Amino acid sequence: MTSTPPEKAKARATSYDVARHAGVSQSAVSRCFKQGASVAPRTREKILASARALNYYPNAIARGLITKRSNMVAIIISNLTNLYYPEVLAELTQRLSVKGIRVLLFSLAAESDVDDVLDQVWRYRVDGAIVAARLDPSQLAAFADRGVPVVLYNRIAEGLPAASVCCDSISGEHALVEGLVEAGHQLFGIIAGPADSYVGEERVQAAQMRLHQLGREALIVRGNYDYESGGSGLRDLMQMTSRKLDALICANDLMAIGAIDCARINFEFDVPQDLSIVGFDGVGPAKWLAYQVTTVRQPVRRMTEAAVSMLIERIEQPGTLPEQRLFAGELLAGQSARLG
Amino acid sequence: MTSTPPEKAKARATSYDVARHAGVSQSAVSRCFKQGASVAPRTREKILASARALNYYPNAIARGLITKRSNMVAIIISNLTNLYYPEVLAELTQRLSVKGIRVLLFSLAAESDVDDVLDQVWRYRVDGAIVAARLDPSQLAAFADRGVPVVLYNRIAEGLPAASVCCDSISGEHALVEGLVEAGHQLFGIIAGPADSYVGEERVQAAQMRLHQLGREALIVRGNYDYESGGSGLRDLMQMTSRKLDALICANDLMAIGAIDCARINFEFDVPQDLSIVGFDGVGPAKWLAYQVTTVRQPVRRMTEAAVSMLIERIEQPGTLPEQRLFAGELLAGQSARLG
DNA sequence: CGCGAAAATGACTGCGAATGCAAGTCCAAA
DNA sequence: TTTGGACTTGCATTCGCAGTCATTTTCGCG
Repeated sequence: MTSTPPEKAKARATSYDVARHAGVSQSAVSRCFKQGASVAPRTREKILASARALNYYPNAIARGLITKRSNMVAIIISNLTNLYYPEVLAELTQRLSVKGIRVLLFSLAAESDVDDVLDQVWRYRVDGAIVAARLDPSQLAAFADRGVPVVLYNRIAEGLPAASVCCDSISGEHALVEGLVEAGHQLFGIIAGPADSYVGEERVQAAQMRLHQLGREALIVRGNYDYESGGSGLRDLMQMTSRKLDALICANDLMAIGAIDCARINFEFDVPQDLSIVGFDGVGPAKWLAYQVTTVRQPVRRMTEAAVSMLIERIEQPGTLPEQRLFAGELLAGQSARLG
Repeated sequence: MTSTPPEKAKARATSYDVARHAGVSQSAVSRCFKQGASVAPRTREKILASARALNYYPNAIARGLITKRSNMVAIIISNLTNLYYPEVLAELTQRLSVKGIRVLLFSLAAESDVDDVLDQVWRYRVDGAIVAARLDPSQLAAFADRGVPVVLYNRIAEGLPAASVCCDSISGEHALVEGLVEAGHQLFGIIAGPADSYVGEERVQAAQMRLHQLGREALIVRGNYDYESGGSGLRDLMQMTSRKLDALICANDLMAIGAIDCARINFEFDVPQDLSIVGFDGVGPAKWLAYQVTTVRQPVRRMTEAAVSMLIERIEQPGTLPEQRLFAGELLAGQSARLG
């Protein structure tokens, strides 16, 4: 007949239940689960024992309501099927987890579907967001209005300033182009990414500009970042000219891989003797023996680390100014291209 | 000097703010955002206008506190770098999103690191969980104790019954083995998955059993589900015997791909003439021209659809009994193996 | 025009934990 | 023993919204 029958508690224990069980006040229980709060060691132990006995876990929802910190961060990612993003997502999730932050995941079917999810982002009162998708100025402004810090990942803000982490596409593409030109390639093909991809456009423009500066021609077609786009892009490029394509610059590794396969298998080219093909990202498959794609590897670990720390800084110090961090990629000279 | 100066509201609007602005009670505002509540059309419009004006979004945290439904589901996934899981994750997220459910993502470094995250799962009061990681009986019991429905993905419960969705490894492997045997292969190698992978063990056992029944020998080594394991596994197998390995059965596609590359490039084998190699999963790269892996494709769309609907059913009707749904895989006869 | 049922609305309380404040406890030094 | 200060502890309130209940309004129909 005591207050704590050992039956299975159907409803989950609250801090009051623990308090009663331990013979203290609810405040004491609360403080027990709060970093650096003032609780006597004896009391703390007693409370923790009761908590264990009752299977008590503080309700993060209730805590969030009063502290106005949900300890959740939204991660908004355009297409998880991109090979590159799963790696990024895993890194981000683990780094945030270490910092005691939970991830509310929003995955978009298309790069520009952000509006559909923002509504939910606002409702869940996330403390911040890491966005690897296209944000237009009004969407960015919405984050600012609500005081929700954002860090853009491999995107930059259009119009407004915003915190962002990027891999330096420009110097990366320049390095690739220079290597290819030095090796004597003359006629270049470029397979771009989809029009709404920021990095894709940047990479292609960087390549085009450098090629132009170095006096080389380039044909260009648009792809969709997937394997198939590599092959179809190559085919399209070859139909655009009667001359011999020397080198192929793809906006990402996956298209480069598709192009390599198509070149070797459908066209029976020797890659890189007949055609040099380069990519961008440095995803896992790019290193596979069959490909060994010459590419620029994004420093994912450093980039995710930066994204997380920038976000946390802005959560803790709301005033922090926008900052863009640009990381150099590492040129991986593989076997898919002849470089000078 | 009215009650709503058009300045930027620093603190986010609450239902009270909207109520005041619209000249109604807070209850009315609340009802406006609740499906099928009784609100007069005129009132609703007025309130929605005020909500828009004040940039009001209902606080899902506060709602969750009172309704005891967070509308969040935990997805616990072991290793996102596995190629197979990103696809699953994207599917799950989008299906849940359509149902108005948010995803709290927990990604594990290793299959058996679940304990580290369960604590957080309890705290966030998720309505349910989809788990693609190893759960031991006590962990499963913890879910049951707390009344949190779980659906296991490609895992089955050890000890206790639990809802689960799986791809039928056994019939899939049997089909592969039978095809290989019919084609006349004699000496088989098997590259298993890591010991803590449920499906990996199941696949390997199924293959072994069928091989045994059909009177074929099999050598076996253990891999780690990654590309490198394919090559090293093949090398190890070849060192285990002086005879000629006919066929190689890999517990997943990624290892099959690694093995194909190693066989072709390092050993200069003709795959499949010299050596047949099969995988399992049907991930994207398995279809690439360079590989065209003979494999069993998991019906990911149907499996994720099932996982989501089973979970929702159990969230809405807590009593629902455990159920195991087993989906047949589709044999994809590629170019990496000679089948009978 | 009036009556009753149905619809719409508002006052109020409680979900579970955090926290400012005041009161209480303990120990060391005077 | 007294006193001051450093810790501990409990009380009461608050966060934003949902849902109950009582009240008011609306509307159909006799």
